[in-house]
Amino acid sequence: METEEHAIDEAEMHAHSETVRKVRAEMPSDDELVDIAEFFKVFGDSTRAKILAALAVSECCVACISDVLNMSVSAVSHQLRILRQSKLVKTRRDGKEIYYSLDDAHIGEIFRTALEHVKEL
Amino acid sequence: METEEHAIDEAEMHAHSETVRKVRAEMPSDDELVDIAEFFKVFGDSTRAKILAALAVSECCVACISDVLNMSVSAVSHQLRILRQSKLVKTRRDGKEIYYSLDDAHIGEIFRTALEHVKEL
DNA sequence: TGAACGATTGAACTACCGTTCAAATGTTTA
DNA sequence: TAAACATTTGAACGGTAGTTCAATCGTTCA
Repeated sequence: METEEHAIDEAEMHAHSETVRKVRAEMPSDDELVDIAEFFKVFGDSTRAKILAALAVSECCVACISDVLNMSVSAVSHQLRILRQSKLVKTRRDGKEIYYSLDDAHIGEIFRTALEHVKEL
Repeated sequence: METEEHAIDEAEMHAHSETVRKVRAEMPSDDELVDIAEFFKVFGDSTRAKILAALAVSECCVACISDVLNMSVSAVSHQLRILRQSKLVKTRRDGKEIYYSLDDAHIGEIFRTALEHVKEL
């Protein structure tokens, strides 16, 4: 020990770094957490949330969705692309129209939990 | 009926608007969906997701969190403010340090579901 | 085949969001 | 009280994300 400057409480010092070690060891990996954040990001936009909620009621073509949301077909289509890439919706073509529907079992469950949470406020 | 231009199939026309009506009636309200999106937006950032995951293991002070994440104290503090405002974390002061911990029963459940989902990919 | 329609795409614009940096607040202890 | 420390705050900067607009693709049917 050099001087009084090192008046750091060794016990606390170790308590802190011990916590860091424990948390690092037990929390999910960086990659997993990045993926989780990516997953939630998709729900974290009101346009996409509305689209998913609409499809939870019934499959819809693009024009139908844009009617329900009062948004341009183009804007809706851009968001549908993101939902498609995230494997949250699937498509079925019928003539000129393309029908979208939900494509994941987890979505309903997650949405329900979130709705519960939101209604508690 | 004026001309052949109106060759729209009336049955399909009604089928479409009937779907719109049904979906509008049965899906959650606009406000609820905006709130849901706001809720998910908080999780949809990897820094915040990591903070929540860390706090799920153990309560931590700010310096501890910034150690775990290898990020500046300031950046972490800014994100903690958002988590505080969303009532997802709570604080406890002990001397100079402020300890953060989770403040919501839903978080664990939602996180677990998302982790399951992510691991399926 | 070509006109009409549903849907997708790409570029451009704007607005928002997360980080950094510097300064300020609040708390302990010397 | 002043110095040291933990944390917060505000302004500024850079990057990202959602909408619009115009153009394009794919399908149907006259």
